[in-house]
Amino acid sequence: MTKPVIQPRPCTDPDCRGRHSSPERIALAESICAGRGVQLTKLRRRVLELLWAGGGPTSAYQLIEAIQLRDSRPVGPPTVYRALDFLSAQGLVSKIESLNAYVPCVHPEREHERLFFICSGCRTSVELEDPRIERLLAEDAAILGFVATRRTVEVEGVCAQCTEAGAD
Amino acid sequence: MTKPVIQPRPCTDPDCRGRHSSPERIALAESICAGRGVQLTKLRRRVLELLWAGGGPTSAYQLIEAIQLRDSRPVGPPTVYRALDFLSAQGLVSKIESLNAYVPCVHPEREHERLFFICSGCRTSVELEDPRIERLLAEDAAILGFVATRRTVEVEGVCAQCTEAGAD
DNA sequence: TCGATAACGTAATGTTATAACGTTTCCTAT
DNA sequence: ATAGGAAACGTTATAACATTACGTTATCGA
Repeated sequence: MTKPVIQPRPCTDPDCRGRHSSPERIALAESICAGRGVQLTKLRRRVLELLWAGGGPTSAYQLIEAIQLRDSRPVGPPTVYRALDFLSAQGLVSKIESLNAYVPCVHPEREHERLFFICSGCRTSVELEDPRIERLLAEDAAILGFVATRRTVEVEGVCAQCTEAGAD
Repeated sequence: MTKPVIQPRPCTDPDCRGRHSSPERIALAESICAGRGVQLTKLRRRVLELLWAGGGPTSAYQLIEAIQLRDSRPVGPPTVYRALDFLSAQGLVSKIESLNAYVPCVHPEREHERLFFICSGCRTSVELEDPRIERLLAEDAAILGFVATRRTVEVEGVCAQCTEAGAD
C-alpha cells in the first residue's frame, strides 16, 4: 500500500476560481522551482504552506506567529519577509497591497498578471486573470510612453456568499 | 487693481494628464465641499495644498513634517490621517496602496474610478481614467456575484521622460 | 446662549517593514 | 575530502506606517 503520489499539473480551466488542493499546488511549486534551479527551502515551503492553509490574505506577522507555533522556534520578521520576497519573485505569492497581506498564487505556471477580488465580509480573496484588462493597461501605458514593470489590480467588496448570508 | 479671482471649472479634456494649476484645483475643492455642505477646514486645506505641492505621492509622515515646518506647530499622526480620510471620502485624494502614499486627485468633479501610473525613476504618478477598464472590472465582478465597493489599479514602471533620460 | 456635533490635540500603542551584520548551509572546483 | 564562495538564515535594533482612546476646542442650529 503506497501513499498516493501527488502529481503537479497545469490547470487548463480558465474559470477554476482557485479551486485546487493545496498539496497539489505545493507540489507544483516544487516542480517549478526545481525546473528553474532555485531552492524551495524548508522555510520557504513552510511559508507557502501556511499561506495555502490561511484561507485568505495573511499578514507577515501572522506567518511569524504561525511558524513559531508550528515549528516551536522563534523567527524574526526579516526571515519571513525574505521568504515572501523569494516566493513573490517566483510568482508563487502575491501581495495584496490594500491589505498589507499575502496570498498564494493559484496559477504560478501561467504567465499572467493577476487581479484580486477581496471580500470584506469573510476576508477571503479570489484570484482572476483577465487578458482584456492586461491589454487595456498595456495600451494606456503605451499612450503615456510608460514602461510597466508591475501591476496591482484589486477590487474590494462583498462576495456572493456573504451577500446571500445577509447584509454586510 | 484687484487680484485675479481663480475660478474653478470642470475639466473637459479627457487627456489632460493632470495638467492643472494647483490653486485652481484647490478652488475647485472649496467649491465642491461648499456644494456638499462639508467643511474644507484650514487643516484639510493645508494637507491638500501640500499634496499638490509635493510633486508626487507623499507619505502621511512627510505631510506631518511639512505642516510642522510651514505652520510651526506640532501635529500628531491622527490629525493628518483624519484629514486624509476626509479628503479621500470626498474624492479629493487617493491613496497609492503600493507606496503607502497619497496623491491629490486631478478630477474630483468626475465620478470615475482612477488608475495610476507610478514612475520609480522620478517618483511621480499620473492619474488616468479608463471607463473600458472600469467596465471590464464590473463585468468580472458580476460573473463572480461580487459587489464591488472600491478599486485599486496601479501600474509601476518608468515614465517616458525617465526612459529618455537614460536607463533606470 | 445653550446644547449637540464635528473637528482637532495628545499620548500611547499597534502594525508593517527594513537595515546591518554575523552565522550556517550548500554547492562547486580542485 | 575540502577549501572557497555564494546563498540562505538568525538576531538585534530601528524605521515607517497607522490606529485607539480620550480630552478639548470650534462650529452651528434651535
